[in-house]
Amino acid sequence: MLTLKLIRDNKEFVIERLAIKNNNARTSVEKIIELDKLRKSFQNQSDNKLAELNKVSQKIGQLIKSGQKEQAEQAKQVTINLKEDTRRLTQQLSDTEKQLQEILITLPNLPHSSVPSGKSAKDNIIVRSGGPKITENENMLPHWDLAKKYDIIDFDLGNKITGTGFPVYKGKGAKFQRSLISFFLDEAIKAGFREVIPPFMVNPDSGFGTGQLPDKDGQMYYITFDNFYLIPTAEVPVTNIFRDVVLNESDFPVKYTAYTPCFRREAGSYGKDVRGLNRLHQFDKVEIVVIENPKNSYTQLETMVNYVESLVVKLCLPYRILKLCGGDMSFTSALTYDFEVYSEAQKRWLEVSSVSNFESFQANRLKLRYKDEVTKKNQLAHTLNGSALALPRVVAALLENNQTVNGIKIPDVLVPYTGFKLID
RNA sequence: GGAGAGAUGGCAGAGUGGUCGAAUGCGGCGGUCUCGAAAACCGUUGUUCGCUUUCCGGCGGACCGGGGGUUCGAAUCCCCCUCUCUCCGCCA
Repeated sequence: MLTLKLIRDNKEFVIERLAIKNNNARTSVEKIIELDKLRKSFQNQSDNKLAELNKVSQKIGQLIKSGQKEQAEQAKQVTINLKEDTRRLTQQLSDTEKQLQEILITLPNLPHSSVPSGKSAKDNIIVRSGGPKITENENMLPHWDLAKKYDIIDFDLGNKITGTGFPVYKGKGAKFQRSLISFFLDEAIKAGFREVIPPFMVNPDSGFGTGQLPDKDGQMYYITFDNFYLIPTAEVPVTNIFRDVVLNESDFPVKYTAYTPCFRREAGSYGKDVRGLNRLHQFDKVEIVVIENPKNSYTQLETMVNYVESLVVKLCLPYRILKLCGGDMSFTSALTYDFEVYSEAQKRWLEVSSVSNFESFQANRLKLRYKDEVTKKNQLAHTLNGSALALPRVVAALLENNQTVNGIKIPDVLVPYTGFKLID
C-alpha cells in the first residue's frame, strides 16, 4: 500500500510511475486526494465537537461532586445536541476513511526508476546469463517421461489421491527432492539467514499484510471452516512475523529463510505451461526474506540476486537473470529480478526464482517499522524476498539436462545429501 | 470438546464509573557524583491522526485484546468475538 503522504505530495509523479505498470491511476489518485481532504475536514469538525463534549462532561462531574444538582442537569441538556453532532461526524469520518482505504489498496506499488516500461514478459531485459553451454541434442526426454521411466515422480497417482498438479515423489525422486531442500536451506544458513518453519496456513490479516489479499484472493486455497488460507509462498507467514513490529536500526538486516510447501490454485493456466512439473498446485520452495533499512534495500537486493545466482551456478544449470518490465511485475513489487534455467528437452526457459524489493509497500500494510536513530521517529522498513529456490522446475531442468544412457546424474553438490550419484 | 480464570504502557503489575494515557517497580535514555565504572540520587521515557509552529515546541482527538452498547462521562458496567492460562476429556 502506498502511503497517503506520498500520493498527496507527489500526485503527478505517482500517476506517471504507475503508468509504467500499465496502470491508469489518475482517477483513483484524484479520488484519493479528494477523500483525504474530506477526511481531514470531518476529523477537524469531529475533534472539535468531541473536545467540547469532553469539557462539558468534566464540568458535570465537578458540579455533581460539589452538590450542584440543578446546574449538572442543565449541563446535561447541552450535551444532547453535541452528542448527536459527534455521532454524525465520527460516522462520516469513518465512512470516508473506509472509502479512502478501499481505493488506496487497489493501487499497486510504484516501480523503481530503473524499471523498463513494457507490456509483457517479452519486454523483460536480460541482465546476464551463465552456467554451462546449452547442448543442442535432439534425443533428450522431457522430465515427465524420465519421471515415468525411472519411477521417481508419479503424476497419475497424485491425480488419483488429490487431483492434477499434486504429484507423488517416489524412491530416489523423493530423496532427491528432500536433498534439494536441505541443500538450499544449508546454503541459506551459511549466507547468514535464520531458518524458520512457519505455519502453512495463515489468517486473512497475514494475507492482507503481504498483499495477497484482496488482490489475489482467487489464487489461494481457502479453508472456509476456519477462515484460513493455504500459503502460496513462505513469504506470507515469514514476512508476517514482523507485522506490527518496530525494529531498531541495529537490527538490520533481518534475514530469514524457510522451507515450505506452496499451494496455488493457478486458475486459468493450461497447455504446455502446466505439463509435468512446470506448474503445480502444490510445490516445495525455500524462500529468503529480508527486512532492511530503506537506505540499504537496493544494495541488499543485489546481494540477494548474487546469492540466488550462486545456487544455480552450483547446480550447473544454464541460467539467465531478467529484470522485469513494468507490465510483468507483481502488484507489490518495486523491482524484480527473475531467474530462469534452461530445460534442454523442453527447449525452453523455466522461471525458478523471483527476487524483489517491495520497498515500504508491504511494510505499510504490515505496520512494520523501525525507530530512526536520528529523528527518533518510527519509519516504515523495506521488505525484500526471493525464491532460493523453487524446486519443481529446478528438478525438471536437472532431470532433463543431466540425463545419460546410464541414468540421471546427480550434481556433485547434492551427492552428500542424496547418498547416490545416479538415478537409474 | 467441557468447566473456570484472565487479556492494562518495553516487561512486571495496580486501577470496578469522573482531570486516568493510566500508580508503583524493573528496564531504557539524559544528568549529578567518579580518573572511569558500579551504586546512589535527580530528571525523562507509548502509538497514531488533525490543527498550529522558521527550529524547539504548543493545542486538540483517538487508542488499556478486537467490535458493539449503556452513560453527561467507561480501562472500570453490559453484549458479541478472538486469544491466553488452569483443570477435565481426547490425542500424534
